[in-house]
Amino acid sequence: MARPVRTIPSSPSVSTTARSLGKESSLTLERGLALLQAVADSDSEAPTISDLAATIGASRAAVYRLLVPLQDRGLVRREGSRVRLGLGLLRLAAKVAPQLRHAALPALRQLAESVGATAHLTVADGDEAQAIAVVEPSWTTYHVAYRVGTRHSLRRGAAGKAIGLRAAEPGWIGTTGELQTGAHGIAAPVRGVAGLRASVGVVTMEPLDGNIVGPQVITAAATVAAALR
Amino acid sequence: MARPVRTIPSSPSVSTTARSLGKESSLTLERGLALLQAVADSDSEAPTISDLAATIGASRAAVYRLLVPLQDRGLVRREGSRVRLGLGLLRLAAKVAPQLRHAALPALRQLAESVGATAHLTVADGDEAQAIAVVEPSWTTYHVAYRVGTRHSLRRGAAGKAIGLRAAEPGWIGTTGELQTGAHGIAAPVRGVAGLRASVGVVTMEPLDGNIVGPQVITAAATVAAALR
DNA sequence: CTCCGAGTGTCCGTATATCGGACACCTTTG
DNA sequence: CAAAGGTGTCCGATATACGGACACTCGGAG
Repeated sequence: MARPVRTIPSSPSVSTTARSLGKESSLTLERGLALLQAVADSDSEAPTISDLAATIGASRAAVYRLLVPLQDRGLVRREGSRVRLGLGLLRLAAKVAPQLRHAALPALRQLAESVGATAHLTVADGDEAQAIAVVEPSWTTYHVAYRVGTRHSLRRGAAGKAIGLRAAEPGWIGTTGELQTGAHGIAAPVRGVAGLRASVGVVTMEPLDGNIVGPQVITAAATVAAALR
Repeated sequence: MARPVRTIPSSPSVSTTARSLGKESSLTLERGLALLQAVADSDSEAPTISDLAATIGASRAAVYRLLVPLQDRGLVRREGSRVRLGLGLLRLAAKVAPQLRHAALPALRQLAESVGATAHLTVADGDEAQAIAVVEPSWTTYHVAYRVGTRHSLRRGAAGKAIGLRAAEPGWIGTTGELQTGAHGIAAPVRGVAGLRASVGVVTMEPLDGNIVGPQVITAAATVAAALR
């Protein structure tokens, strides 16, 4: 099996300056991203270059250097002597939903097939909910068709209400006819993924037994959460 | 006044390695962002680390180093041996709209006051339009109230239709009652800002004379475009 | 069973890209 | 008009990032 001889680095590497970081990383990129974050975090106020230098703890000269690539890619924009977020971020963010889709599909497929109902992943955007991924069961005669991209209030429908569920409350919620007369929904929040307010659920044309389907939906939500961890 | 003596850099700087880039910049950050972009650009497929190294033209070791900060900030996420966009991007993108607002407000204020009508900036998100900034005139007895965050189809209303106007077509478009019975709108596209599909317009309760208001709206749209340049 | 190719992850010495202090300048404010 | 606070740029020193080389794993193909 080839033992890990490894040539023995003898001493824990004291080559030049004692490699402070255990994990090898990139300081410059780290600072660049800190800079971007600093610009984002300054809502309402007005972040000047000197401000930013102070915030990320680097020299002004460094900020100038770092701004160039950020500006070139439109992640940041200079407005006089102030720095603002740029539209490049929108372009990038637009591509995250499709990739999120891919990650969630397996769990949704599994849920759709086992319940025999259309399954969906819905994320919060502001105070609205948007369907990001939808999977229809393959073996049913009839099922509900549900379009990706659909939006509705966070306060309506199982998908929307589930997103608002606190940790103390039950793990799933069911509604009937809130978004569409005759439609029944059960959904559970996707928990434990930083920066994501979302839910996983199913929609049917006939009433669902929450005691059966509820746990399945919760499991699917947990699986999606794990995939995004 | 201190004349620009400048100490004369004598030769165009040939210190060590002929400073290839005229502008001082940050190669590492540039690569890091190229990496992020590369991840974003790989829709549907599956970008592996070696792929990414090839795409951005760097060694695999470099990609490993660069991934650390990107991953720490949630801009990127590792899925087995594949790399996907992370949810941190959504958090960042959420902060761009407010900052966009600030940039557009002066032009909208000017437009609202001069026309005496509620002015708005509307951006496209997918195939829907969303109101990002709204300014109501200060001197009118009545005016239309319009809520920031409102969404509607890109195919309806002056604000939506204007976004789709091609360069060959007229610079503004007017509609009546498409979003709200009794409401009249005139809007013009914001042109020449990369990554932004948006329009600027006004809404009133009485018919508007396009020959008068049209040019004003076009001017406002151009001003907004310039502010975002 | 073994070879091969294509992956990942990590180490190291080297050289290069980044660092930050210092400078020149410009506007605003007391 | 001096002081304060800003921007933008230069430079030599050195910390930082570079990429080749290594150790390893996995999955066919021969």
